[in-house]
Amino acid sequence: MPGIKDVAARAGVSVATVSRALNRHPSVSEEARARVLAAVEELGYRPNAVARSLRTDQTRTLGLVISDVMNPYFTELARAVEEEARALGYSVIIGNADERPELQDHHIRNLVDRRIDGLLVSPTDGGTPLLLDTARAGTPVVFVDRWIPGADDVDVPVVRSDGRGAVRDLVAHLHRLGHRRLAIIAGPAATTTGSERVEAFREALAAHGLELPDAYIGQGDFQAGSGRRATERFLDLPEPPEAVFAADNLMALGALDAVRARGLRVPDDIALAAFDDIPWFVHTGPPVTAIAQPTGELGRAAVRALVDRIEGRTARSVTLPARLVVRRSCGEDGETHPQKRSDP
Amino acid sequence: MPGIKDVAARAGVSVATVSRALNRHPSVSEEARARVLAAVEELGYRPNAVARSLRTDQTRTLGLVISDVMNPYFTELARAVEEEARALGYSVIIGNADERPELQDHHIRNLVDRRIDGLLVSPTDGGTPLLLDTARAGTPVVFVDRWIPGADDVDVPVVRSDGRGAVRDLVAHLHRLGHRRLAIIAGPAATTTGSERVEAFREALAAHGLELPDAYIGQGDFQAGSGRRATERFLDLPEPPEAVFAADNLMALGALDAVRARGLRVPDDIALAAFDDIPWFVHTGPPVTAIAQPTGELGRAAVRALVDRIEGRTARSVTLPARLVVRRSCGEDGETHPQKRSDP
DNA sequence: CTGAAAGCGCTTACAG
DNA sequence: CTGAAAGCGCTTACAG
Repeated sequence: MPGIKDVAARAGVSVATVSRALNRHPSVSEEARARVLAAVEELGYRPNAVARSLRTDQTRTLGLVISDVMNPYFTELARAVEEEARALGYSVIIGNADERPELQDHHIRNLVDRRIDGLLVSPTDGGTPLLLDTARAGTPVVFVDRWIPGADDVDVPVVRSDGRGAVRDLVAHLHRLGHRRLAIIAGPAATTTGSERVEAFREALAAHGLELPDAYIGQGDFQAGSGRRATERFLDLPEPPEAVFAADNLMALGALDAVRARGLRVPDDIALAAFDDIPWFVHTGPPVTAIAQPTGELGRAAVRALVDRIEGRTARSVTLPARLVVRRSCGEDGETHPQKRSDP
Repeated sequence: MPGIKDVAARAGVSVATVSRALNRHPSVSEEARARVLAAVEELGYRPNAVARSLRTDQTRTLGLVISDVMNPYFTELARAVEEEARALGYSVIIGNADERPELQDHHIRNLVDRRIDGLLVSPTDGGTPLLLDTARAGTPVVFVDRWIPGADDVDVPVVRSDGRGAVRDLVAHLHRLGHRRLAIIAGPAATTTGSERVEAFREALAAHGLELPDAYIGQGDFQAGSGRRATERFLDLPEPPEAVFAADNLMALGALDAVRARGLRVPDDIALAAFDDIPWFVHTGPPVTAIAQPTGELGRAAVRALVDRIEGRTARSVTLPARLVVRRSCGEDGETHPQKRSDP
């Protein structure tokens, strides 16, 4: 692979001039520039980004650590992040923490070793001090979706969505359909999204004079298996809930499994709703009512905030509203125009 | 951030000794090693991977360029790739080509500029010479899933699955259920997976004395929209097919949409099967019969082949068989034990 | 406008 | 076993 010296030799100039010509430095004569460009073309020269990074102390690379790539919500987030980063001239390296704190740490360490310019993190449950230490040590960090409460002393903006309003809409929807015994499958209490969604749900219930008994709070971990188990426990209750709200899409899928495995039907035997809307919810039997986050916008806003921090501007936290998307999994609602039921 | 010089100073040794101690070079005294390790610990020193890469001419990074991250098949592939790479001491940077040749080129160029040690590619339709040029220029390249036919002159192993047997099983399954007019929604003819699947289907039909008329070959692009359009065209035919086989999971989803939009039902009105099995197919209404690739194994084998090439060993192409997973979207088959139909 | 030179933070022959 | 020194491929003050 040709280096800058080869180009310089071929163009008959110094490496300094080659570098300047390639970096659009103003003080390069038209002639020199032309000869450099020609030499670059002939040799098929490509600047070595590693060398440049070492010299300039910037890699134009962002790290993104998410808790589960296989979760369509995070996949979409990752995609939006990469697109916006690319538009701003950055690449992104994705680390999949798989909801495991050690793996999250592994990725953070790896990313920092590679001297990424900034870090986007959706922290897992039970994280270690490493993440905050990294932020404290000066690496620009932005939280997306989830965040760590103790982060007030370090400047880490949070880009997330507020589901409070949508949860209220959901509970109103369920209430209108006649459901009174409402349960939730929560995420890990240690994650912000885990605890927040339960609180929003509880408050929304209270507005209708409804309670959220402990037996109606299933403890999940954002994975399908936990949704299934929590639902089985609900169904075993002497008085099972009439509706189940899963705090993420995978647990909703697990719930669907559990209901089916008992030969029961959604929504006839039990209503189901999920936090996080994903394309597949249109195709499940029945289509699932969900709270949709503005995922793409979240990813883009997070990148913009991070790049602001990296490039020395001040970055603010961003909260975007989520919204309820009514489908058929809670029953037919007079408010909507349900599509024809086409499943057998 | 402390550098190697800081560690050397603190440990009272030269930077050479620090480097050796950290890289487990045998000729370092126990005492020196201990002092270095202590200094590293105290300072929280982390070697700069950028500097190391420049010096050693290896980044211990793999590039993975896939055609569509949002496709669960590729998401799973990417996940397996990252896991195996991590196990072998490599990181991976993912580039999402989004089925667009220019974007694929952008990523390849970016990855090469960053001096990744090797490249894993599932090439898009209508690629440019860049990819093969890159391989020719010496960057280790391995194709996964799809490949470029003209690659015989360059040493690019192909890791893929062979769906021929599974397609035969599928056609036998459809035939047994009484379906005779069978159609396919093909991928882009320019992709290997696009053309291969049609050929396998045609051959399997021939074995049952069945034809594959042109009107029963829908032209898709591996995206949901094209599956919907192709299916609409099938349904508009004077004699619509009794079964539709979509060459990937997204087009199958589009087909499902099209069927539902007409108020028809799967499998009663038309049978549906897909290439690529994904977790969601269990939850669609009805669950979709699919050909499952050993996706994880494919990703891991591809990484092993690439790392073999990188580390100077010879790498061979790998072909793994796919298999048919019967669910309910083609009708009930006496051979299987269909689960209770739990949808309304 | 241009070039010689220093330096980014490491690794590694070379000499001792 | 250890250190001084060269060098990876760039960028960028500095001097002209």
